[in-house]
Amino acid sequence: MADAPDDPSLADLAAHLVHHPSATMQELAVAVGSSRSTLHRRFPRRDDLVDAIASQALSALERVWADQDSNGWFTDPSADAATTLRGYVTELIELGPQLLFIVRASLFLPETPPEIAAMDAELEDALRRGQRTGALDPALSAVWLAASLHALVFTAWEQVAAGRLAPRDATRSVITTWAKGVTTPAR
Amino acid sequence: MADAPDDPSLADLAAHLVHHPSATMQELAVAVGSSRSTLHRRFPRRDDLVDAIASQALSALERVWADQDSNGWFTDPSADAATTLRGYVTELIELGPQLLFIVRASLFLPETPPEIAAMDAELEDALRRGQRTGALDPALSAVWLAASLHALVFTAWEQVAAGRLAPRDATRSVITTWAKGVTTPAR
DNA sequence: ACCATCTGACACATAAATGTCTCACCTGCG
DNA sequence: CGCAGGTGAGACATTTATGTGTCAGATGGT
Repeated sequence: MADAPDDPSLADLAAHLVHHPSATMQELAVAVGSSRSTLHRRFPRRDDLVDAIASQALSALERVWADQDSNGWFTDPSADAATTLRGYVTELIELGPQLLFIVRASLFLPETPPEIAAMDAELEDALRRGQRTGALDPALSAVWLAASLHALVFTAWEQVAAGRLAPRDATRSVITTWAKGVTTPAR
Repeated sequence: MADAPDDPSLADLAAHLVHHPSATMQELAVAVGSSRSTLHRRFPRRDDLVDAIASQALSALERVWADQDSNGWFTDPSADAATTLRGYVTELIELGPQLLFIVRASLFLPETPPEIAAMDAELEDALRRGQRTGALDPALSAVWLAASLHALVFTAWEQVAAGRLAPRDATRSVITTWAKGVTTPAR
């Protein structure tokens, strides 16, 4: 299992593969401090490795989504968007490379997993409810609201990974930018 | 040249390569309605093709940046961020796959072109000026301001390309989300 | 009608990556 | 100490992709 000594970490493999989709098995092995023999012993084919990474990333994302009470989002008309989504954003950012792997799944997988489509649909439904309660701007599409939120989350993670954004500032930057925008309110 | 009959379009090649970084020369040829023979005749090596795409994308991006008067951005204290950046955002979105190619350059090129770093630095300088004039939120870093703006631009383009966002709504969605956020102002 | 030029299919040589297997060595446990 | 189990280096076979060249056919210009 992943916690076996010297067992190549799927998360580390994901991290490397996301930035180097064409990396060879040899390069992947080196990147995770292992050997090609060990990788092949664990994953007889390169596709087996990619599938394993995708499965683990998908499970992680499903756990994050299951943690949210998205059916309850924006049912209280006074609910504040920033407060409502802060936990979700924080947990997404903490997924790190696995999140990016799912987002860039089209680079690795022939089909986008239906579970992803289902979660996206649920998120969009919740955001539409927010638009109806007046918490979210009804002039923007729910598809855009969801896509823009995820875009900012992914960018925050990339900035953190590159050392250009402090981890403790990540959630605040995403939430502030998405909810309030980056301009200062007119006086 | 690129306008010769049946000449494989670098923009089309870029569009395919961005979503399929590991595509073979054969797959690329099919994707642009040509043949592997013709591709090899134009680009003796795969790296020649990638370099040509990168060069053209970089030129396109430099033209967009040259079009902006970024040194003049936010020098007028009353300048509105949305108005200031609308042209830039519109032109970026119109770059389409070439923009995405530059953004995902790390997938294809060994080094990020210094021209890109220079443009990013100029953009960040302009955004810091906006923070000093009070137009932009000083609690967020200029690096984040630039990264978040580009993230929304890229996402808008992806949504347009996927048919999930009307082209005419792209600039407005980006500008509104980035400048004002997606929540409706408190009454 | 002829010719120059280009394309795409195909064959072939070369290079690169994958997949399989062996073996010496290391580690941890009894 | 001996043994079971795992690792990593390396060799080798296979597969895949690249790179090169040829040729029939198409196209456009004269």
